[in-house]
Amino acid sequence: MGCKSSEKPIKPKHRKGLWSPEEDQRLRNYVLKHGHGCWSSVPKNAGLQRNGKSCRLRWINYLRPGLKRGMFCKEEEDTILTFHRMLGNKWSQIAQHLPGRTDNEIKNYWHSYMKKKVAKAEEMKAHIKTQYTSSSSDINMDSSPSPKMSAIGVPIYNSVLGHVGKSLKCTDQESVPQTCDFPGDQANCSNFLPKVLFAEWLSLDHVHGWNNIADSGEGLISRSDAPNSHNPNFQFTPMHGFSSNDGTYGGQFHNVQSHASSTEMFNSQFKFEDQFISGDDVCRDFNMNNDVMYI
DNA sequence: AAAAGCAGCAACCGCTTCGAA
DNA sequence: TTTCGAAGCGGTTGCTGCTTT
Repeated sequence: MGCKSSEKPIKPKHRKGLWSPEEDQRLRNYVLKHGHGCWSSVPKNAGLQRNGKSCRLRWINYLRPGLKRGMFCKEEEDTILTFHRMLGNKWSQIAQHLPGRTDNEIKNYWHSYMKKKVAKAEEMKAHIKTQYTSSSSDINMDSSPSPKMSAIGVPIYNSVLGHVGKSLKCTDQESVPQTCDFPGDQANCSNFLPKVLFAEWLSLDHVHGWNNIADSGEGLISRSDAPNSHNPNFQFTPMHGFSSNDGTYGGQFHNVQSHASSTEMFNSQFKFEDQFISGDDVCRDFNMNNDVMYI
C-alpha cells in the first residue's frame, strides 16, 4: 500500500469491458517481468488504457499463474460447502482453502450452481423431515447420528471436515490441473518460468510441515531473521517443493499443495522479498540474486 | 430458422480496511 | 490523530453462448 504520490497519473480515459488477448499479453508480460508493485502505475507502465483496479482484477482472476480452470471437483465442492457454512459469504477466505481458485470464481460457482443445489437439498430434507415427524414421533432427524451426507447428498462431514486445516487434494482427474500451468508440454515449462514469485502461489495451507512450526513458534522468520541477515539457524525446508527438480514449478507447487498448514502464519511471515533469498532449498532455477521478485 | 429465455462468467462498482505521510 | 490513496472484498451487472419454443 501507499504508492508514491508522484506516480499519480493524469486521469486518462480508461477502457472498459472484456480484455483483448493483446491487453492480456501486455499485462502478463509486465507483471511477470516487474511485478505489479503499485497497481495504479501498472497500466501506465504496461501501456494499457485500463485503470489499476481493472488490471489487478484481471491478473488475480485470470492471468495469475497457478490458476486452476475448469470444473470444480467434488472435494472442492465439499470444501466450499463446509467453509460457506462456517464463514458465510467470505469468498476470499473460502478461496484460501481452494488452491488455484479465485474468490470470484467460487462466488460465481456458488451463485450459479451450488446455491440451487443446496436449496434443493434443504427442501428435500425438510420434506423428508415432515414425513418422518408425521409417521414417527420417535425419530429426531437433527439429533440422529452424524448423517455423513451433505446438503447436496454427498458424504460431507468426514470428507470435508478433513479438509479443514488440511489441504485439498483433488482426485478427480478431469478437474485437477495439469502440473504445468504454462503453454506447451511440461518438459518445456521451465521456458516459461517467470522471474517473479507471487505470494498466491504459496497460498496457505499447502506448505509441508507448517503446523508444527507454527505451533512451536520456530521457523518464524522476520526480516532480521532471514538468511541474508547472517542467521545460521535459518532453514527454509517448507519450500522444498519449489526446488524444481523436474523443471516445473507448477508441478512442484501442486505437490506442495497436498500438505497441510497454517495459512495465516505463512502469509504473514513471508511477505518480504528478501525472505525468499534463502539459499539452495529454494527455487534452484531462479537466480536468487538477480531474478527473483516476491510480491 | 429465428426469437426468447436462461445460465455462466468476466468485469465493474462501491464500500471497507489498511498503511503511509 | 487525521487524511488520503491503494488494495481488498463482496454484491451486482451485463455480455455471450447455449437451449428451448
